[in-house]
Amino acid sequence: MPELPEVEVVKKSLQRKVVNLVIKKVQINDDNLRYKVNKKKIFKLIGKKITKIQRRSKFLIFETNCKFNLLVHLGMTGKFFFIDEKHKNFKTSFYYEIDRKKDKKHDRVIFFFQNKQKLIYNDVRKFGFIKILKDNQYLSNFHLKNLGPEPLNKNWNSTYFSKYITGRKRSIKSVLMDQKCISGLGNIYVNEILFESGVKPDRKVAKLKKLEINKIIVNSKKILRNAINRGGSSIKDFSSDNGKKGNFQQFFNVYGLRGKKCSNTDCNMKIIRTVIENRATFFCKKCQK
DNA sequence: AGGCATGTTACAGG
DNA sequence: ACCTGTAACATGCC
Repeated sequence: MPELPEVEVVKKSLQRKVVNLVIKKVQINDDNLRYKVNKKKIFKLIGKKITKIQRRSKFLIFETNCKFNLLVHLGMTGKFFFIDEKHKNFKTSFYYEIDRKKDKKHDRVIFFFQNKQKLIYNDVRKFGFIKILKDNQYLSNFHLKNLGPEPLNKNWNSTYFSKYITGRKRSIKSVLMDQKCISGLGNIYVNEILFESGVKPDRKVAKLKKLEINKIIVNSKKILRNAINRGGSSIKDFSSDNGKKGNFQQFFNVYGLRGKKCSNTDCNMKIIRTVIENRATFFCKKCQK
């Protein structure tokens, strides 16, 4: 899926496009997402205005001017397309036509606004979901309440992290992937962060040195910020804004690069691919200890 | 044909 | 009750 940077880019895009629009109609083409879409509840949004888009970890929250909010997770392949018929000749619609020809059939839920504007939730693999939350369920919702700190916040720091890992026996990779420890990282960025930090993905957290912990913290912030500034990474499925692509994937050092030469100057090792906890894991044998 | 894919979580076993 | 790792979900691409 989109990891934190991609979801952040989507959030910014949605904020520009759909805030202050009033929902006129909701069309559900396929309610069989990760969780069944509750039609009755979602129809309560008709006539309501979207007031704000928030992001927590990889979740998006659409706030409205009523007591119901929308909680969205993009899963692996969830995408939004904003269509504005009135401006069909503009660039956004151009991307729309090209990008969407082949996967219109994966449009799952469509929100209609005034003036023929619409927001489409498209999801090939249907691991994503759309749910209605009542105001007061906001923080108590089980998806959100156990999430660890946001990587870009100051509560993601070495004091917190050192404390979290004491007594744990897992590898650093699986801990960074664990949303209870830190929320928003996924397989791509964890691979990249560990390369940048010179730490082998299978290292046990109990054996990490203070310096390594610091590097992991600092590099996670640096890499996520860079990725956001580049519009996210567009491998296969991610596009933020009507098919618009980010380009951070050009800067990957290890992810997906099995067999390629390590990007560190004067290292001639080839990037290795292994599997940790069922996920593809890439690293340099020499540069990561 | 078979392996692979950006995520989450239910579940089993320790 | 806590910690950990595995499998499953649905679909398409190489």
